Amino acid sequence: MALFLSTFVNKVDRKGRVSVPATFRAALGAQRFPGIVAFSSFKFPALDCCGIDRMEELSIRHELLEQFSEDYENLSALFSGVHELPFDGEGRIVLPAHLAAHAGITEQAAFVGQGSMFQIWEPQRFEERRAAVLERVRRQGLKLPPLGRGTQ
Amino acid sequence: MALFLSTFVNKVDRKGRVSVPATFRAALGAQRFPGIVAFSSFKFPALDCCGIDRMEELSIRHELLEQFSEDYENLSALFSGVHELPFDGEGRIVLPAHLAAHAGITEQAAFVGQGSMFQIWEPQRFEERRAAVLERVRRQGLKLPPLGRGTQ
DNA sequence: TGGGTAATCATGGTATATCGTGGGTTCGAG
DNA sequence: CTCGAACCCACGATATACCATGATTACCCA
Repeated sequence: MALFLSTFVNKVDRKGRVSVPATFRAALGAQRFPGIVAFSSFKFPALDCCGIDRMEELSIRHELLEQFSEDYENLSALFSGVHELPFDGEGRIVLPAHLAAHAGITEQAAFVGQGSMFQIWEPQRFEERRAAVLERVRRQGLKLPPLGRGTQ
Repeated sequence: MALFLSTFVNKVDRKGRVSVPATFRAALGAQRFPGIVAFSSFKFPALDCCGIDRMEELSIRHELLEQFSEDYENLSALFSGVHELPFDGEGRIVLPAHLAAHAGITEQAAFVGQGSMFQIWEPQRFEERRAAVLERVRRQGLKLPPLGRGTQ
């Protein structure tokens, strides 16, 4: 199981290429598709990312849903917005202009571990977001579901 | 396992030809019939598409249904509306006039990944549809009943 | 423990191949 | 004989593969 931790800021070159942190590449392991899968976050100015494995799993679940249901269509919309970003020989990806725009990324990209997935942010925006969340945690504390009966 | 992701807009030339995105062709792999299978969507002004494999699988399931039942007849109706669209040497298909009309396609065609299948839309119409679904997702959140992917 | 060495990783540039697109031509059907 | 559809060939743009370099890190040995 892939586990993405920590945050790494890398440079985006003039061709839109950016190195995926080596530890993230290692976490992805050897999958059918050598690269990452990315889509605009519905909630943040950021990109949600994972390996193709997760998409295949999602596709299977998708087919189990009732056709024409809202959940089914929502997931269909997700598939249509997903981008497959292959690694080049050096472990870099090319950020499509549309995705970079959604995240406001120009010079640098922050790779943010999120456990089973990771996100890509514009570093400055992420820092602000992070500070805000930390503040909330300080006020409210951190609640965790008990172990043993998954979070599903 | 075929997995169709992302959205690609290609041009329809004056002969009615349009390139199927290379990644989709790759996802189809080498099947008995080199091309795609398309039929008018029941719900949208779009075309539902897949490889011949899926139709064969559907046919098997068709046989398992009780003959003369409504479900059986519904599926029969689907088969009768299916078009086999072979690739030319460059990976293009010719959109039959009737199908193009149903989707309102003239100049351009949007190939929309839907996981195990894909759709073909008139780009402008798809954009509107996409915006509507996205809005709904933002309001309601994305529920994946069986899987539950995090906080999104 | 400290220095030296080797490996890994991020980054930059160039060359090549792929892909989408357009047009011509031949074959077959009516 | 005529029309339409499928096949073949050509081309430009773009994205991908390949190669090179500097810097940092990890490792090893003294």
